[in-house]
Amino acid sequence: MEEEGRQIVVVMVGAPGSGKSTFCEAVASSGNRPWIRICQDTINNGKAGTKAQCIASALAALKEGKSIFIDRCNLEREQRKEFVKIGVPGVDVHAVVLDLPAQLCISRSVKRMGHEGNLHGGKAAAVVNRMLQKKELPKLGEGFSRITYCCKEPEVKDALATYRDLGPTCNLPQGCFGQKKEDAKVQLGIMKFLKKVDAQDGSSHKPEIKESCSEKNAFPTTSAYHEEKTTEGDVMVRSADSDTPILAFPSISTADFQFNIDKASDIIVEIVGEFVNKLGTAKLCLVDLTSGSKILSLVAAKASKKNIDSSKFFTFVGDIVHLYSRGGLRCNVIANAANWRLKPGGGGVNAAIFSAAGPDLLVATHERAKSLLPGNALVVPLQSTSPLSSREGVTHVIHVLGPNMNPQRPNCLNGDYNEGCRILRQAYTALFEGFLSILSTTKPSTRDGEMFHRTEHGIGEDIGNGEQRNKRDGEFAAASSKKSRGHQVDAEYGGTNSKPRDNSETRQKVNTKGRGSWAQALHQTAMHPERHPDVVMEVLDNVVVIKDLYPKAEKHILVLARLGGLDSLADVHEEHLELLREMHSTGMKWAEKSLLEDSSLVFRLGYHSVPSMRQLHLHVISQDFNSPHLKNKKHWNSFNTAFFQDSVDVIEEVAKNGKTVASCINWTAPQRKLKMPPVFLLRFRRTAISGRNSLTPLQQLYASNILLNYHLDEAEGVFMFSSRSFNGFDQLLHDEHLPDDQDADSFHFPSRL
DNA sequence: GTTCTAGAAC
DNA sequence: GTTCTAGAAC
Repeated sequence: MEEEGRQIVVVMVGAPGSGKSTFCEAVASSGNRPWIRICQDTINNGKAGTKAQCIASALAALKEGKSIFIDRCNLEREQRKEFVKIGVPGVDVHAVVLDLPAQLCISRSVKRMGHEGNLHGGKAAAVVNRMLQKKELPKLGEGFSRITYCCKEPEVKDALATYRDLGPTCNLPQGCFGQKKEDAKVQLGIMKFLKKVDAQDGSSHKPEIKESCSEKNAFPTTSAYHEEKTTEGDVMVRSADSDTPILAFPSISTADFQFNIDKASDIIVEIVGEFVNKLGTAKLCLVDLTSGSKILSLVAAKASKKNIDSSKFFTFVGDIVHLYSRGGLRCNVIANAANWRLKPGGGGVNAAIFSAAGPDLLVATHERAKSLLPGNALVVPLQSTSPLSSREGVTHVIHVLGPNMNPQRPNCLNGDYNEGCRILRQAYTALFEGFLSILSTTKPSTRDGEMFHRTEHGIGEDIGNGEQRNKRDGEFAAASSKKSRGHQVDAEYGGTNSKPRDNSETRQKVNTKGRGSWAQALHQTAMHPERHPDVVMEVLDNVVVIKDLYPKAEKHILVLARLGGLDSLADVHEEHLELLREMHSTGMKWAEKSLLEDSSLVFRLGYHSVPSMRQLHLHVISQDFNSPHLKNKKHWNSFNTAFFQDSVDVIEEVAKNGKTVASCINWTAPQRKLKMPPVFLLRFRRTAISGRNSLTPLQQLYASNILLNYHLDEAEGVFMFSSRSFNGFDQLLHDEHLPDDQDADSFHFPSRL
């Protein structure tokens, strides 16, 4: 035991709303030690002050023998640096990290209107979002003697108790406590959107680059598709990843079924050789998870020797269920090394694909077949709501069953490689034929496989969901648009105040506002959720939760109001307040559910000012915007300008004014926002910038009218800008175009917006 | 909401 | 030649 307890400086780390102040106050009020809470938001006579004031105040308190809480966000290492320096011999510097999933939910933090930091509504959402994207969790190496990570509520309680109970003569053990989570992601989705997948910051998910054998054989084995061709990589990805149908397939039977790898590689190359000229613009890609994969190098070598066109067939190191999201390779079709029962499980590719595709794949598979014989393949279209579809762009899974050489598994061939090879050939043939059949059904007008462009969406919607879609279209067409035309004239739907729950067939048909049947889809789902089991996630009395059919981010769901006559915010009045609150809390519940799976997500809940589809719906959307469906300026702006109205703001507004602004302003005003230059936020690596001349390229961009407006955020390393055109900013993503923050103060462009 | 197309703009 | 936009169709 030491002679007496040392003073402590506790640097709190957490986003606004994470509970830092509550934590500090609870400990300080215990009185077990003389604590003082230093809060930058209030240090200046109750108003926000500076970091310097905090430090001065901390030093003074230390002299008085007090222990200190530094109550500010401190999310970045740079921001913490000076507080760590306060530590002198006899003073410990600790960090307490409040990293709770629920706190990452922006709408919760902005709900607290009385917060000292004066964060407000949608602006707060942007600030919190920005902060979290820059989050760097503290490490002992920064100079902390103790770090406590709290990812869950009980952990916060424990940490609180630890500090509260700490008497003046006690010390806490040094080291890291609690579980540390990954640092926040950069805006990967934006990078991908701008086709700069490699701009991500060293993601641990990214597979290693496999080069050894491919270089030798001049045959491409890649892990990130854009790296295949270096000089004109951008162009390659652009045309290849969205327009070219690619079948990604694992090596069949060589893993679990223990088929001889040398023989298997011969067969792969042989059958690929037979099909490679029938592919048109499509491509085949052999995928394996491990970079040291023997099968990949064997196949690559043999394919090269056989002069198989390497632009038509290549190998790829990566996870077959994350080819696009982690490797930048978009494959619209993937093959599954299935089991004969066509069921999930068994580990390996089969388990991974069923798990990644979601339960619908099993249903869709078993609708078509209950089992599969060795040497056969089964094409199964994926629902566009499947994560494999929305995240990876996969439209079809082809199940294949190869021969079994593993005595541990049923129906083993007992080393009969004559039969084994025959079945394996048959399996690959069936697989590639299945792929060709998908290609040929994509565009019924073309049979020769020459022009299968636009498959990214074409297959998914036109073929993949053919049945569903026809069913649904028919339904909508019959239920609303066709009949409604007859009724429209005399219906006189005036969009007046609330109407009773509208379940009558006639009313629904009337309320079309002249839009096509597609615009009725949400309304139909809200009124008859039981007819749409493929998208409906939850049905309550007043709201229905559904998946967004074209998610614009990793997580994107809609909470629909079930009340009739409520098409958009324009129809919302005071009597709908309770409904708005229920929609909000339901959305929050689902956001929190997602946060349990991936706590690095950040959510916003809000409404579009002028929605395209009828029926009031709340978007619950994660802020990564990582989705193949986010394609243009309108998509971006609809979630990143004032066109998107935060749910909390809407509720507040309706409570105050009895209606929303949207209900009284000219509807073109919000729509104009969709056409605004998109505003982006970028992190950049400070080390990549050199010298004062680094601004010149920016000035050039400005002069050439590409750059409209930009500024550096108060925190270092963040750059906000807007562009005249959506794609013009590719150029900016190169580090050398971004300014060093030291130069930024003296550098201001006039705003043109 | 999405896709496709033509024509304008670069 | 490519990119962007608006409009039509669904």
